[in-house]
Amino acid sequence: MDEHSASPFRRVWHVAEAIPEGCVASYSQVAKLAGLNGGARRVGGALAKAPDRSRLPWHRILKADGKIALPAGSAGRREQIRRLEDEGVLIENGRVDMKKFQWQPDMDELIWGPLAFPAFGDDAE
DNA sequence: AACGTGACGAGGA
DNA sequence: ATCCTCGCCACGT
Repeated sequence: MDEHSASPFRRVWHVAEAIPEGCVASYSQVAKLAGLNGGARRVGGALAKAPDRSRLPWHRILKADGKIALPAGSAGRREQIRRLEDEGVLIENGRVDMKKFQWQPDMDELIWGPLAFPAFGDDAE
């Protein structure tokens, strides 16, 4: 049904899909939009368990300070950096300037966007 | 049931 | 800027 009845994981995936290309969001930001207040730590787990990670823009989600959460040297981290650079997000020393790249949905998007009416922007329930 | 853990975050030293 | 401590909360032991 709608995202309120959907599982927390589904809601997280849905929010992730709403992050525009070339933009990033913080774990806490995604958690809040997904209705998981104080659940920033849950977001990572949800992304990792996504059925199709190749199609989910999990790479656009970073720590609040702009740092990449995945551990240095890990394959996932390299993949994330590659994906971000591919869409024009600048990364210096594993850090992204949130001032410039953080996604900030406007009112219209919050009220009328896919987050508000998932059935319109996604495979309708 | 207590305890440790983690793709987090804010605040203080 | 870096490190540490706590708060957070779902999960697995």
